[in-house]
Order: sequence, then C-alpha cells, then structure tokens
Amino acid sequence: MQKISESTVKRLSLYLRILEEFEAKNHETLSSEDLASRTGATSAQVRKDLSLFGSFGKRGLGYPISELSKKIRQIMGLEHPSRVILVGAGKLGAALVGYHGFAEHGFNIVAAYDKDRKRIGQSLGSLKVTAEDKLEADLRRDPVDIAIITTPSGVAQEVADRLARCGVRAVLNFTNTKLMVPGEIVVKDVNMAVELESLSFAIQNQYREAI
Amino acid sequence: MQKISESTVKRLSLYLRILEEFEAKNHETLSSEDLASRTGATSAQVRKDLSLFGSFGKRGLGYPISELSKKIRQIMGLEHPSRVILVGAGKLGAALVGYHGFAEHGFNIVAAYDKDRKRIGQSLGSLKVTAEDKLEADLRRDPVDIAIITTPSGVAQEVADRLARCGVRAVLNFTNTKLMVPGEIVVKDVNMAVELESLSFAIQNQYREAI
DNA sequence: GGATGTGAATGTCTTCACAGCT
DNA sequence: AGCTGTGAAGACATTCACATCC
Repeated sequence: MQKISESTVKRLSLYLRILEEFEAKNHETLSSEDLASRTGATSAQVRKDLSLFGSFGKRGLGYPISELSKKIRQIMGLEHPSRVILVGAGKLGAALVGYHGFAEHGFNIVAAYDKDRKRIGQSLGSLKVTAEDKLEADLRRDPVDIAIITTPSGVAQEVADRLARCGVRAVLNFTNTKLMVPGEIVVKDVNMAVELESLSFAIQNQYREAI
Repeated sequence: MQKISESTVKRLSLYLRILEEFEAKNHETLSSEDLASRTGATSAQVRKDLSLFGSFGKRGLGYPISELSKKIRQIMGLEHPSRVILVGAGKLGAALVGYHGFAEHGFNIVAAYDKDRKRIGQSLGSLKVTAEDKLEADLRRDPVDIAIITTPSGVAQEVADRLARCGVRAVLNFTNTKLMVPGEIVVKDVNMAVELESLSFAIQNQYREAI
C-alpha cells in the first residue's frame, strides 16, 4: 500500500467526526463537497484522501455514510476501544483524565501515574492516582498500546524509556522535550504554547503586512 | 516580505524554546545542528527557516543565543505578554486556566467565561468564572487579541461570532466545530482526539506493513 | 576548520479538470 | 445531471551541496 501522509490521516479523523454526526441523524449519503465544507478541506482533497484506500463513493450520489465511517474506523484502527495510560497527574493530566472527549472516541484512560507522594491515591474522576513505580508491574500484567505523558519536561525522556521497555507503542507527548525513542514507537507532540505562539505570529504578521 | 509557512512558524517556536533553555544556562552560541537535533528538524531546515528573516549566524560559530531568541520573539510578536480570555469553564477550560505552561510563555489568561449558573463565581486558580453575558461589556472596556474556546461544540460558532464582533483577532479552538469567521480572524484548531486517532492509525499501519 | 546562507534539485501535497459511472 | 476517481499540472516544502565567510 502507498504511504499515507500525516495530513491525510488527520483529515480522515475529521471526516469521521462529520460522518458520525450525520450517521446519528440517519442520513444516507454525503458528497465530497459536504465533507469538505465541514472540515475545511476541498472536495478534491476529500476524494483524493478516500481514494487512497479504495473507491467507496457512488458517482452522482456521494459516499454512503455508515459504510464509509465503518471503513475509516477500520483503516484507523478504531474498531475497538483502546486502553490508554497517563503518566503525570498534575493539572494538565488531571484535566485530560476528566475530559470526556477521549472516551467518546474510544480512548479509555485506565490508569494515571505520578511520582508525587501527595498525589498518589488521590481520586481523579473514577480513577485513583497510582504510584509511578508500579508502572512496570502493571504494564506487564495488562499491556497498553498508548500512553500520554504529562509529566514535567525534565523527566519525560526517562518516562518514555520506561514505557518503551514495557511495550508501549505510541506516545502522546505534552511536554517540551523532544523524545528519543526506538523506531517502532510513534510519538506525537502536543504543544499548546506552540499553537498560541503561531496565533501570535499570525496577528503580528497581519499588522506588518498592513504597513 | 516572503510568505512564511505554518510549519516554519511552528519550528521557530520550538527553536525559541531551546534558545531560552540555553540562554538560562548562559551559553553563548548554538549551531543549526544543535537546534535541529533538539527539535526534530534538520540543520538545513533550521538555516532556511532563520534565513527567511535575515542572517543572524556567524559562519564557523553558530547563532548568538540571546540575540537570536530576542529576534524570534520579535518576529513572533512575543516581546510583551498577551492577555487571553477563555470561554467555557468546563473540565478542559479549568485545566487550561490552571496550566502554567501558558503564563510561562507570556500568555496570561485574564478571564474565564461560562454560561452555566453553577460555574459562575467559582474560583479557578486566581480567577473567578464570569457570566458569559458580561463578555461584550468586558471586551469593550479591555480588549484582548486572543480567545480560547472550550465550550461544548454546539455553541462554539455562536461564541466565535460574538468574539469576532468584539475585536478578538485570534482564536484557539478546542471544539470539534469548524468555525466560520471573517477573514481577518485567525483560528487554530486543537483537537486531541485527532492526535490520538493519528497514533492509532500509525500503530495499526505498522501492523499492516508487517504482514 | 567549521558553520552559515542559499540556489538548485528533489520530494511531497494540493488543485485542476475531465473522463467515466450511476 | 451529478458526483466520483484520478492522471497531470502546479504549488509548496525539504534536502542537497557548495561557495562564502569567521
């Protein structure tokens, strides 16, 4: 199969969101243009993206919603819910545990670890914060594919190393550290400061262009 | 000036993070390779990115840290702290208010709005949640450039419209709604479900390739 | 010697535009 | 008639490789 670009993958995820919305409303089909206008893509892009995986549409009609959404979930490995752990139960970590957006999309946070004595044992929603030194034993018993790192940046690499040794295959990294991991492990960085700074640049730049 | 790509802007932000780190350690210079290895870029890319704004390095030596970091802050409009408001004081909103990463980078959340009676008046760190209908009056008195939307998706567009009318110039959108805004307003979408789903795809795909 | 700055080459992604199906 | 699927063209981004300077 051909290599799929990161941007295509992100868009698939957006298409899926729309498909699910219209599936709930019992609509039958959506055109590439419908999907495009609701996700910020172009219709050609939607068609290209989808055609990378096969030919799902009906000419003159559009794409059958429930069939396509099922197919996308299949492509993206979303047919079954995944178990996710979180390391670092500070403010951000706590919020992510409490945030229902993850569970809605089938990502269940099943444990939250922290080093800090004061946090261990505290309740986070339906979870209790676990001592971080239990990590290895827990993962040996119940492996997970995905971990979220919300520790301070200084310890992120060490945490990543431990996760890698325990067979974690994907990491969502909220710290500022560029993680070095074995090639088979996938890391995605989420850096909200970067996003805000991009906004700042865009504003600044508008101003500059106006001069 | 030439058009600057989104990816360049994001990288500038990452370079800045490294520069600040080494500035704190009183280092004098960093090479493009130093910046590259710490941000996941290549040295050629670092040089290209920086050369878009001028010629800051010394051949044979590298880039003078404090001069370059100052310059990048200038380019990105980060010379002075910005005031930011947040609309939607649910779990995620509360976490963002409590998260210190923003303030560290000069983005101060100065108010948090919510519609929900139960939340209005509640303390969020040093802030108290304000009734959402005060939004217009507040912004008229004290305009802000940047707003963060963490409301339920259903009301995001309406909130965006109101913000636009109050002169907000940039929006960080955590909802699933594709916001329609006037051209002069910049929107950045942060969608953590999309990030997790991308990870899911990457894992799934490794498996598929192995077959 | 060692690192920058930058045209040229390459690679990747997006858009166009239209043939082909329903 | 309407909308997909897709080569070809175009736009954009990255990498190469080397002349240039400290």
